[in-house]
Amino acid sequence: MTVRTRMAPSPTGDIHVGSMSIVLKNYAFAKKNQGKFVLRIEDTDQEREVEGATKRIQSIIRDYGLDWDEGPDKGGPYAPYIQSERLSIYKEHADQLISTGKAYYCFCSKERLAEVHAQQLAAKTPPMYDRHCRSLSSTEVAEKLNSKLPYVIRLRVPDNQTITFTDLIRGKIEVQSAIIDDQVLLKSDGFPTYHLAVVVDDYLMKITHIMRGEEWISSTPKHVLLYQAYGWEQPIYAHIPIFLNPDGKGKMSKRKGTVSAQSFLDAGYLPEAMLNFFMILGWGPKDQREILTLDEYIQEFDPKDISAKSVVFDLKKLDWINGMYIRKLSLDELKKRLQPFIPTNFPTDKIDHILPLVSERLVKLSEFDSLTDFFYKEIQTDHDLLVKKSTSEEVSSQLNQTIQVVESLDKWSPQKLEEDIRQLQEKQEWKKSQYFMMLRLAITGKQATPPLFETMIVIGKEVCLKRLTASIPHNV
RNA sequence: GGCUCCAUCGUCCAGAGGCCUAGGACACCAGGUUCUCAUCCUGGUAACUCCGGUUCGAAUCCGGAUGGAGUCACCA
Repeated sequence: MTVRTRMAPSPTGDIHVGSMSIVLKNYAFAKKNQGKFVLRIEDTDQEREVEGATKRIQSIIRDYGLDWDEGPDKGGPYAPYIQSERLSIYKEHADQLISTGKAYYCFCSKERLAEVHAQQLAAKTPPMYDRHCRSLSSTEVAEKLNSKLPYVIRLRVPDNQTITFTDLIRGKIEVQSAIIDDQVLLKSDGFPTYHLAVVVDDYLMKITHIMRGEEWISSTPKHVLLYQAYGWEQPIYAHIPIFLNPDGKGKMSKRKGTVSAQSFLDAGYLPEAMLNFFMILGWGPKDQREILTLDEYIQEFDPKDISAKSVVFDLKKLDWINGMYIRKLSLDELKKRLQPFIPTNFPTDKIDHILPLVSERLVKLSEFDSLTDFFYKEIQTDHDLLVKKSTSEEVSSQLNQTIQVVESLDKWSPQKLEEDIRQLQEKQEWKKSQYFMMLRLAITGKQATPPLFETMIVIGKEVCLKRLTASIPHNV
C-alpha cells in the first residue's frame, strides 16, 4: 500500500509555524515511504476566506523548501484539490447518509439554536443540539423541503456507543458517543462542514496517514463515526502536539508574539534552520544530534516516536540553530540570502570585505544592518563613554598620536596598521583595554564590533582620520 | 465546568524494571583564547510532580491526587 499523507490548510490567513511543522512531518513521512504528499485547500468557510491566501500558502511552503506531489496547481489523480470545487461530491455523500438513515435534515433557525444554547448554558448542561429535528416524520420533512425552508444535514450520532480509534503517538483513545453532538455535515449554503469534507476527501484521495494538530483529537470521534456510517476503513491517525507560547502558557498565539511562518523568514531566520527546529521540537534522532539535514530527517523520522506532550516554542534554541546555519553558509551563499536585508544605500563594493567580519556575529539575517551601519553611515560617538576609563587629556593625546601613526602609514594593510598602533600603545604604556575600547568607540561609535584593525581598513584611511579627529575632546 | 490528552533539569530530547549517585542540547554561570563582541574550547548549577500499589528492585508497570494543555460553532 502506498503511503499517502496530506496537509489541508484553510485559506483564512497566513500559515502558522505550527502548520508548517506539520507540513514537514507529512512531507517527510511520505518521502520516507516513497509515498505521496498531497496539498488540499479546505475553503469551505466562505465568510472567513481571505483573498489570495491560497496562493500565499503555496508559496510559503515552497519558500520553506518543501513541496507537494499532488495539489491545486499540480493536479493529480484525485483532482480537484480545492474543496470549493468539489461541492457536488459532498452533497452526494450527505444525501447518501440521509438515505441510509445515518443523517437527517434539520430546519432549526439560527435563532432557535442560539436560544437553546443559552438555556443550556443557564442550566449548566452541556451545550449541544437538542435533536429537535431528529425525529421529524418523512412527510414533515417533505413538506418543509417543498416549502423551500433552509436546512442543514446533521449526523445521527448513535446512542450508547464507545467510539475507539488509535493514535500513533498516544495509543488507543476511547470516547462515549453520548458526548458527541449531532454534528452539522452540510451547511445551509450547500457547503460541507470540515467534518464531512475532510472525511470524504481523505477517503476519496486515499490518504493513509492523517498527521494533524493535536487540537483535532477531540473531533476525531466524529470522523470515526462518519467512516463507520459509510463503511469505510479508518486511516491511521497521529495527532501532533501543538506549540506552546515561549512563556510556556497556552497554545502559541498571535497575542503573545509572532506565529506566521512568513514572519520568521522576514525576521531573518533561514528556512532550513526553521525546518531543523521543527524537527527537534518534540522528537530527536536516536544519537541525540541536534543539527540534521532534511534528508537525514526523512531517513530517521517516525511519527510514533514523537513526544506526546505539547512543546514550548523556545526562541533561544531557534536562534542558536539559525546562527549555526548562518555560519555554515559560504560567503557567496550568505550574500545571496542577505539580499532582502541589505539597505539600499549600502556600499555594495565593500560587501565582500565586510561580510567575513560579521558572518559569525549574525544570529538573524535581519541583524546585518545594525551590525554594519558604521562602515558607511555617519556615526555618533558617546564622548562620556570615550573618556570613561581615562581623562579627556589623555584621550586627547592618545587620539592625536594615533592620528599621526595612521597618517604616516605607508601601507594600508591590517597587519601594518596593527603593528604600528600596538607599537605606539606599548611605547606609551597605555592600558590596552582602555586604549583599544576608546579607539573602537572613536572609529565605530560602538562597544561591540568586529576586530578593530580589519574594520579600520574597510572603513578607509580618510574616514578613519576624520572620525579620530572628530572624537578629540575639546574641553581640555 | 464536561470530555480527551499529557507529566524527567528553566526549555527540548535520551532513558522502554536493575547499566541512573539520571545522559545530551539550548539557556544560564564561571574560566580559557582575545583589542570589544561573537565564534571556539573547559568546567559548573539544575529534573524523575505528589501519594499509594506491584516487585528482591521503579524515572520506567498499575491506581489515585495534583498540575498543564486541547476541545466543546451552519470555523477550520
